Amino acid sequence: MNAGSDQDRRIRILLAEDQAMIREALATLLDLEPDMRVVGQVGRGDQVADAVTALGGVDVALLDIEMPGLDGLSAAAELRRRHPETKVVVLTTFGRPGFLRRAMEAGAAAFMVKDAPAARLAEAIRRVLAGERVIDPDLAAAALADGVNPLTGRERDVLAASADGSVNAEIADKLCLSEGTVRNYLSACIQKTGARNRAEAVRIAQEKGWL
Amino acid sequence: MNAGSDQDRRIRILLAEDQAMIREALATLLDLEPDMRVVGQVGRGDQVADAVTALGGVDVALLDIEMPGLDGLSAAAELRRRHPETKVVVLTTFGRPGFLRRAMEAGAAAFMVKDAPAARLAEAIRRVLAGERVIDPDLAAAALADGVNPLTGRERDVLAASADGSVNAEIADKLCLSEGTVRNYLSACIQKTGARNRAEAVRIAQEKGWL
DNA sequence: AACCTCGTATGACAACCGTCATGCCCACAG
DNA sequence: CTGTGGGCATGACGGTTGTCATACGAGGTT
Repeated sequence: MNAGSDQDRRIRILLAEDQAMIREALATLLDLEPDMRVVGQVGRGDQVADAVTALGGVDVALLDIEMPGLDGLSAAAELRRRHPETKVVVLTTFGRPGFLRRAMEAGAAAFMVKDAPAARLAEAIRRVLAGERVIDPDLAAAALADGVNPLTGRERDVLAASADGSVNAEIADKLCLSEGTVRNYLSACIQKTGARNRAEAVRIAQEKGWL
Repeated sequence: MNAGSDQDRRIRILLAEDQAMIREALATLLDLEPDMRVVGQVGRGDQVADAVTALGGVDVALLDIEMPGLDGLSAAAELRRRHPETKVVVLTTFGRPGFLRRAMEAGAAAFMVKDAPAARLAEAIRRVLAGERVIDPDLAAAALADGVNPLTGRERDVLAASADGSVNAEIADKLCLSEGTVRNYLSACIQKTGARNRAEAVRIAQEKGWL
């Protein structure tokens, strides 16, 4: 198993992805590259930074966004604090402009979507190690075109709390607000997203990665 | 590429999955098994049956549920009609009881969730070829416990049409119904799901795989 | 100091939504 | 041939939601 022994010069990779089958398949794929080696795998975002510490550092952390415990973007931010030398590649199912923006803010060096060809993944890892940043041009354009998240912090809170179908009274309760205030915030969210009701506002905000 | 030549006895597999990176990674994984060979890959549900025809038949079709064009469950049903000898393995991100139920109705021989260990996939394929059915026991129990979909066909239509945040008038328009009828159906959906409004009804129905 | 944005709140009004009773037609099972 | 269940419709009622005007304090900018 430890073929390269103490002189192994391959790129050391930590893989974080919650779906075991996908995680193992990606690990197999990367291990087939002659210059790469997956030295650790985790299935939760909150295990990322600890795993890097336990491994004595890695060259690249490949992080899925959709993970239990801590999402990949927050995990990237934590990693940046605790292991600033580690390069972060964010991998996601959904190419949402807001996700790209947040990934960049969290210090990610690359942003990949899962429907890109597999060969691009290894390529991105090599380019990141060479100091480049790797971002899908279409996605970058979309992120710029969409502009910044127009929702204020509190508006996001209220909209997110409404996403599961809670009624005003419950949202007010959860966030310790008056019911009228909840209505005001939701009204603002609806106008800013251009929606016609809270449900559509939730959908639009999620599509753009604003929640 | 054609290592086994005309005497190849390996299991011939068609892989249908929309995310190219995942699809290629799974293909790599399965091709590493000495007795398996991925002979075709497609990224859309509506290409499944045609691909099997073009390949002159396959032993196993591995179908993701979440696909553009035609979802994996409908693709499985089409495959059953056009190539009844092909074994179908359904693979999905979401282990929803309703999905399992529909997969079985569509004639699937196995139902796998993507967070199972990768080794189980190859194992499932071999067992399916041996004539077994392979289903996660937890999921089977959940499917039985949940009972059948209580929504009538039209109730499903209306609830599905409301999922994107459309208002009653739009739903009525889309389905050529009166606005009052839309309200009646949605009211029924809300009661049958035990929800407090349409948004929650949509969430619950989706969780159970009723849409 | 004047101004802006954000968070919070209230009250009023109109529009929309959820419920219920009731009716009709059609198909299918008993 | 008489229930029973699904599909469709109307009307009425009360509750929820969306909008708007207005207000106040805290924090930051000009």
